[in-house]
Amino acid sequence: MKPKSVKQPRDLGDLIRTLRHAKQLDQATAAGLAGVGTRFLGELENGKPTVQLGLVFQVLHRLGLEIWIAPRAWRPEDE
Amino acid sequence: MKPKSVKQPRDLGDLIRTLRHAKQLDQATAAGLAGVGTRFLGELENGKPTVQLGLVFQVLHRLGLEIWIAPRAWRPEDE
DNA sequence: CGCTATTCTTCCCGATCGGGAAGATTCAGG
DNA sequence: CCTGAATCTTCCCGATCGGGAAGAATAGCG
Repeated sequence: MKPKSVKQPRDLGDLIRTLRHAKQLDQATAAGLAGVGTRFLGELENGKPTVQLGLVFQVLHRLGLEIWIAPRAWRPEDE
Repeated sequence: MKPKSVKQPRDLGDLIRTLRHAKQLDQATAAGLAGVGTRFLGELENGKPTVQLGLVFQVLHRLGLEIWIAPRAWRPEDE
């Protein structure tokens, strides 16, 4: 998987769901692995904007993902 | 500014505060620009894990930053 | 078309968010 | 010391979060 820019909660949710499917996990299993409730994971995947930041970090981390912050114009090819 | 990996809310807060200082803005002004309350911005900068994701996206966007998600092993030089 | 797996919705409920404003605290100068 | 700027804390309070579980609604597949 290559780095992907996420501009809103919805983009992040799509990305997480896609990766979860790639790993062939259902929400209940993935939520268990990530240490969050199934309802939370579903809401996150659906782009709910009010989910808590800390839990989002937790989910991403356990899915093997990392967050990078870059100037808006930046692209992976730039460096 | 070069891309930076953030592994937890605290890292994100530090990054935002550093950038705000670089722009010579105080919290009240920056919060106004970002469209959030001053208390929220302070909490975000201090790494509060329960802040809402949507507001975080909003702040980053208005500060000219963008979020990228990448596999944990990935480095900017990789691509 | 029918069945099962997966996801979404709803409930209960304690706990907390976030805006806004005022008061407290910190810290660098003069 | 005293002052002023910047940040943090506290308060009020309506609104909502998130866990867990059960039932409803979909989706996918033969």
